[in-house]
Amino acid sequence: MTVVTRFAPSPTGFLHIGGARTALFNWLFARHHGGQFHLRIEDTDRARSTPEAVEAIFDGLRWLGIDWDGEAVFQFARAARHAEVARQLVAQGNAYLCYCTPEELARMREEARRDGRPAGYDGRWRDRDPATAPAGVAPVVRLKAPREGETVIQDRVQGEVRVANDQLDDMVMLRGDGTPTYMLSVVVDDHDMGVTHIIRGDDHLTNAFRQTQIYRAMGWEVPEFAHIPLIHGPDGAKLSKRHGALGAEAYRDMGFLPEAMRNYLVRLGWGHGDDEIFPTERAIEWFDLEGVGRSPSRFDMAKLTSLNAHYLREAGDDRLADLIRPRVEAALGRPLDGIGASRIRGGMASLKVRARTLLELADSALFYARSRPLVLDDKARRQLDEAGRALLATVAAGLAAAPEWTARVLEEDARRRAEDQGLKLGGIAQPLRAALTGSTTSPPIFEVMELLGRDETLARIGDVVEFCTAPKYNKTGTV
RNA sequence: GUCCCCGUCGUCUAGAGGCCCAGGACUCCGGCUUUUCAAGCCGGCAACACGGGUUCGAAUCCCGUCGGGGAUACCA
Repeated sequence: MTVVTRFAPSPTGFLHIGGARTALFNWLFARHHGGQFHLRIEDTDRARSTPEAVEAIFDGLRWLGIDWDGEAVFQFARAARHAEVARQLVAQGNAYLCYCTPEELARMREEARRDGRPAGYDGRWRDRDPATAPAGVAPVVRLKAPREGETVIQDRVQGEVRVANDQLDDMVMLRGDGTPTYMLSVVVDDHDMGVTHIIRGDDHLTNAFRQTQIYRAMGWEVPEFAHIPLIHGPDGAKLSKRHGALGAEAYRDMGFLPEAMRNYLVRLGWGHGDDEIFPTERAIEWFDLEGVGRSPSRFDMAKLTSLNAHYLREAGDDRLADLIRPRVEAALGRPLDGIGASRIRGGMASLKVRARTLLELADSALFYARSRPLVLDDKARRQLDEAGRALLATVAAGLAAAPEWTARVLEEDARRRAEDQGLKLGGIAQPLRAALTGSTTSPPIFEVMELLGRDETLARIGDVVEFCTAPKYNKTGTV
């Protein structure tokens, strides 16, 4: 039997983090077994479904690198088939027409709750003659659910879960206007699409009982269920907009890499021994339902960030340069010229180990492309007091005469000069860093100088020392 | 209210009766390294919700309590 899974989001918002993980698990499971993974858009709620949300789901999935087999199925388009099944159920005597009004139903619920009974419809139209139907009420179709015994599901994650049938009322399958409800649509679609494993959030666990009843009534084989625990916010409560209930694109915009997101998500609620960091190929190889935990997990930005830092270090320099380019240009307020671009590309290896997100990376790369004169931050300004500027003035004179403009030679000269002046290397490096980058933290400063080139380096130093007294030269004429 | 699920360091988790006075990762705190900041390496703090059982022996099994979550729609 080939495995068929599906991800079935309703397009009422973006692809949030919980949905993304559910999609990932389904995808991983299907790929692990060499099966199929389908995408189904549950757009039967016409009022809340939007085309924008559909696009957001497609985009989010694509960004994460989760591809689906075949075309996405739109559930609403299949409404006629769903209704057909409902009619068949009525014809078979497994379903019936119910003429209750919303008010009547509300009263029933209220009474049931007051009496401590399982809330719900009491089945009053189960065996009633439709001829006694009130005029002007469009009937709904309800499943004639078993009233005795219990419904049991074998869940691959939750184990065996059972519920007494008297807890379950006769669910509505077709609304008064003839449109199918979610409960009917999922079952029909999952059956028609040949879905063998339903992996979804455990908020659907109780739905599984009702859905099982429909499968049985139709005489269809019940698929395997795997209800995975939900993801909660850092406070343990349901994920809200404030924490992780953001769309996948929000994480992309925060500067996270899709591979980091995937690695983070797969480890949230699933584990493979002590393994923490592994590529998607390995996840496909290792993923199974047995490794899925039963308790809800919390979304932790810090861990995601640390994973992202790891993947940033592993990412190719060209790719990273491309990814941050739009952000760099936005900060610059102009297109990046060839010189700036090549400096950033050349400095990427040193830049990326210092950043945790693409935002930080873009930020830290900016000084390479900034126009002169640089704006200095407060700490940099403090480095460039009178003594600092005087020192730079003499250093600049030496740099102007440096025999070779490479990081190695530049550093050797600086070390020699520091020794001559009884300074530590930092005594020279820090003022240089301040003048050259506008900040007191940066990649190794001699690498920065090499990338900037002699002219730009001297010009940036000149910008900060220009009001200084004439430089004194040392005996060698080098720094 | 009723039903269902869950409960190991702050967080993600390993652990499927003795290998656990509980291991890894993130965070945090030290140290080494060091031109800054990172990275890297070394080290540290920190948990079996609670109470009863079962057993020679329980984080692991059973019951209860408490806590958290979910479901109770002509939403999905």
